[in-house]
Amino acid sequence: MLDHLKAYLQNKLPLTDAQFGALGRVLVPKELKRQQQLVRQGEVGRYGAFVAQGCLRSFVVDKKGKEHVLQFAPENWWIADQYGLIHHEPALFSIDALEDSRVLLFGPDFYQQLPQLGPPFQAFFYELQQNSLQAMQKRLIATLSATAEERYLDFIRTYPSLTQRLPQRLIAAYLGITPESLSRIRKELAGHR
Amino acid sequence: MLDHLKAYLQNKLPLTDAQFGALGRVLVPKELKRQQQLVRQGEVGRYGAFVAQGCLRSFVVDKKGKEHVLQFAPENWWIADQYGLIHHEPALFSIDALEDSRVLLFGPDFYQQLPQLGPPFQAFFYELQQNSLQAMQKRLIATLSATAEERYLDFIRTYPSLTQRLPQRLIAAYLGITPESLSRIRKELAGHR
DNA sequence: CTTCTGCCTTGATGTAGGATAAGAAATGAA
DNA sequence: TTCATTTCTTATCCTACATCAAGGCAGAAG
Repeated sequence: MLDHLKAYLQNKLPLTDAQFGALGRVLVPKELKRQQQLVRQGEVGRYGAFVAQGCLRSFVVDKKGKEHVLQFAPENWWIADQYGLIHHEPALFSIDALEDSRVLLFGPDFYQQLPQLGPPFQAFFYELQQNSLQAMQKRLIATLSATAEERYLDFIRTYPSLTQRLPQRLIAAYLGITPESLSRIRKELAGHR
Repeated sequence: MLDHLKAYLQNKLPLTDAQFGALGRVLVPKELKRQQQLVRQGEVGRYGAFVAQGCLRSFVVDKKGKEHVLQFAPENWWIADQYGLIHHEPALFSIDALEDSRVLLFGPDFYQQLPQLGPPFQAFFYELQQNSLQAMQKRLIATLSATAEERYLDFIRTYPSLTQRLPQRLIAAYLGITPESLSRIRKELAGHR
């Protein structure tokens, strides 16, 4: 699992064996069964994860019991409630596995170690976070200004592989609509071709 | 204007005079008139800003011509299209002044300088970004799961001073509803007391 | 003072997507 | 295979909010 991470990082930044070893020492490999929960909304979460295989998601359950997906994390994605993790505060959302998965876990200490792993690594994480922020901004804009159909088309374009891989109810929960609505949209789109 | 920044940073992190001097050298003081635009959506933006006085906002205009506010930045807030700035890509959103304001501008080079300003300063910016991300996440969740009224009440609770200070049409553009709807919500709430 | 020009309000009507219900199809377990 | 469970679809009705249209009111400019 660590070699998976190594392969992933190889293209992105140059790490010496020593540095990679240090990184390996703060990451804990773990296998997750489908449905298994890693972080529970409202509880103080202890882990974030790098996904080597499978797929996780972060999501919230609102007062009406509806699920809303914040992020999907297939292979080579990082997923965590960073804020809660670092500040030891109750997690804003839950994280669970959508498929049997193999992940590398990290705890709050991970962020303390970051500086010791060298400036390039730090910059890499800064950038990761920046990308998350931009993605969130784009999504908020889309949610505020586009129709459900437009957002769905956008999702397909942006994550074609996930479109195949995930059940529609999860995509609906990501788009912020009901499965019924998504079904109607798909029917409508199918008719137009 | 720099002394304003100094006062603001004082509580947050210990900076030597030398470090602060270096920081001062990458920041350009600027006065903005109300309505003046700092970054234009779609163009490659050259600046972000620390607001010493007044209030800015970031916003997008969608295809139907509707404005959506992403962020308000009153005194002591930072505002920028970080991603576009660093990557020299067209800005996702515009930034303009809602009141006559005094700001400290920074360019893409600012992020290059960060490491030289020392680890605590770097950590400070990492945290700023983290807070932005969390705020965005919360807002996305709210937009997906709460009614307009709930979001308005939340806004009042979170930003009481802005509620006074900003015209309602801007708050509506932030909440993702029309000014008409906000007016109706306020009427409804007023009736209940 | 008067005339503009934004901003806010109110009312009438429209609509995207929700809620509910029920059946079909797929998946999985025994 | 058969039975059960979950997922997807379709139809009907409903609601939160948008759109359109008009009028009121306050501050700015003449």
